[in-house]
Amino acid sequence: MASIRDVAKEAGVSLGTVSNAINRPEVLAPRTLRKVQKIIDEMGFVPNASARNLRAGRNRVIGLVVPDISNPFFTDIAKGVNDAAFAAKYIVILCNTDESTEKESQYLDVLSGQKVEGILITPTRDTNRALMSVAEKGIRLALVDRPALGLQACSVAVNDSYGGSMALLHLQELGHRRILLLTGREDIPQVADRNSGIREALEKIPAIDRPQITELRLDSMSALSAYKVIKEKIDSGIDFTGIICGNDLIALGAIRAFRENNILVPEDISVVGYDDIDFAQSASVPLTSISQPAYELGYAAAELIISECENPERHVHQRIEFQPRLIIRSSTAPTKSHRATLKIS
Amino acid sequence: MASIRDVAKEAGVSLGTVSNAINRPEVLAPRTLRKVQKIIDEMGFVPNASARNLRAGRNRVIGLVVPDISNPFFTDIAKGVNDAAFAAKYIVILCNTDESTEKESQYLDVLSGQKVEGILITPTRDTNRALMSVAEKGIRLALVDRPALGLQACSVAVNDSYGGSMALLHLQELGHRRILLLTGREDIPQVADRNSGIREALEKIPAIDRPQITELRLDSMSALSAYKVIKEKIDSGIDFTGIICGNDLIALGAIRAFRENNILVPEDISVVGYDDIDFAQSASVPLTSISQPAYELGYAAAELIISECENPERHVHQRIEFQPRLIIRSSTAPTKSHRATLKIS
DNA sequence: GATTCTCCTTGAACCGTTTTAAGTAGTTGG
DNA sequence: CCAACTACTTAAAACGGTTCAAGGAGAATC
Repeated sequence: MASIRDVAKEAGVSLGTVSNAINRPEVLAPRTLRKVQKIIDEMGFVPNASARNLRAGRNRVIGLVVPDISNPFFTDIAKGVNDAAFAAKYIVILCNTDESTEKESQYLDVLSGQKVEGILITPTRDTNRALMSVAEKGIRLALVDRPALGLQACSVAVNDSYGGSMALLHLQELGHRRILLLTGREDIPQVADRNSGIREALEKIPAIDRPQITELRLDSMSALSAYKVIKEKIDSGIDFTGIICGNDLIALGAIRAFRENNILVPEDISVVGYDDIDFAQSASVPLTSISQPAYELGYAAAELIISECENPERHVHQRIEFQPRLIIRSSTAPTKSHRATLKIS
Repeated sequence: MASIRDVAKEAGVSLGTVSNAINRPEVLAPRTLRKVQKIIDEMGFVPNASARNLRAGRNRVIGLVVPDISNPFFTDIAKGVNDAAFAAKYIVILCNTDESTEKESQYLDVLSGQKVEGILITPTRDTNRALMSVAEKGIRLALVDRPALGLQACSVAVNDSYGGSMALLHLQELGHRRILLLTGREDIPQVADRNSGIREALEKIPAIDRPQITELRLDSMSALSAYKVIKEKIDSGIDFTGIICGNDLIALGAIRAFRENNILVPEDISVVGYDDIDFAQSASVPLTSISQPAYELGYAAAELIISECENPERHVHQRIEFQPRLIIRSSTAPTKSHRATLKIS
């Protein structure tokens, strides 16, 4: 493959001139410039990015580390990141950790070896030694869907605590008094935050109207795993009228289980999802869900880190917080007793 | 940031020794090795990939170019590619083209500038000049979900023509005689292949049992766009009993439209999807669909290109073809008249 | 004690760029 | 005709590694 030297020889100029033709065309005499560019085109010369990066210390590459790219929520984030990067002529290295801290650490090492200019990450746990050490090494970092807990970094997040409370209040207002919380492992930061939002909201409700909460943790936040758990739950007897799910996939799995047992959603049981993935509205029981602007989250995070890369000295770390929104569709409804009450009043 | 020279100085050895500690630990005296490794750990030294690549002429990076990462089918492919790459210590640059040939070309240019070792691509159209020129430059290429039409490249594909015919025959056997084909633009290769598979299958059916096919093209192969089109179709009068959809998203959008108009699936209308995305089984009307092994497709493609990178001289281009499978769930059923016939016989 | 081996370690060249100081024409003014 | 500019172009020094020929220190052999 042709190098800058080959081009220089062919064009009868020095290699510095070829470099100028590529990077600072304005300093060259127009004739020289044309001559060199002609040769470059003829030879199909493309500068070697490794050499360029080595010298320049920059490479216009950012890394994106997410726990589960199969989840449409993260897919949308990835899309936002990609679009923002593309617009700024950056490139994205995608790293999928499968919610494994170990894989996360390995990827972080690889990325720091690649000397990426910045890393966007949705950490699987709040504390990851590898993440700390990356930060210490001075690699620019931005947290996606997480605040930058103690890290010198930008962050783009959604108010999870508020999202949790909205879900709870929605069901509470519909008259639900026994609610199942169907989430993932508590060490997933988002799960913890939503739960604490729910607890805080509970406190504020007068004791007489305060719902009882049962919590159920899934190993994997997938439709299938929710489906299985709900099936069991149905066998052992249902003692709730509403469910708040950790994400929409869980909600959809649960609804499927109910349906197969002729339990009607929302007539018998109300279901609230989380994320408002694209599919939520296309589902046959359109999901009530807490909407998170995933694409915007990714886009904003990428813009932040890119602006930091372009202007390191002027940059100040920022924290962008989006607000979640409650999207009411058909998977939630007043309880039977509540409907009766409404009629009377 | 620490360089190999800093480590060498700190450890009191030459820089060649540090390099050996990293790449060929077996040549070092155990004591020296331990000493150097200790310093490496202490300083958190990570070799600069650019420098390493520059020297080695390799960088263990592959590019993945897909039309729409939001589609779970491609998400699964991406996951397969990522996993295979991770296992082989490669890194993946993700490029999402939004089905735009122009973006595809731009990304291909960027990737060739990055001197990636190989590119995995699901081309949006069959002919793309940029793709040709990448191939001419000698960059290793593998086609995903497409045969390598005329290109010197490996390919991993699913038999689309067979998939199309399976969908048709399934509905035909259930007694459907008026079938709607709800697909994307004909210049999408997969769409064209499935359609031709359907036409071939039609030919083989005795004229008396041969269904009539109506074709409808969507601009975007999304749930929303299918939903809208079906809504219109319902207003203007339905003249079919079964639908074959270009993908599962389309199928789900269509089902939603039917449902809102109290048209029952599968009692009134049977719907066949395509791809068998994860969600198909969790949907409230579990989808009959043509299953494609997306993850395996991606994994196999990545393995092919990586093996070519590792062993360029020994490599021979391969074409791997997976067979699609018909997954029968609840969205298809015999037509009413067919049910009657069955009872009689 | 000199010679030969063996086992490690070192120094230097090199990968393909960018960058900057220095150099060389060609032009203008005196 | 020379000096002083101007306008380009060039040579050489990085950047941070890998690799390999050559060097050096001990141990083993004679």
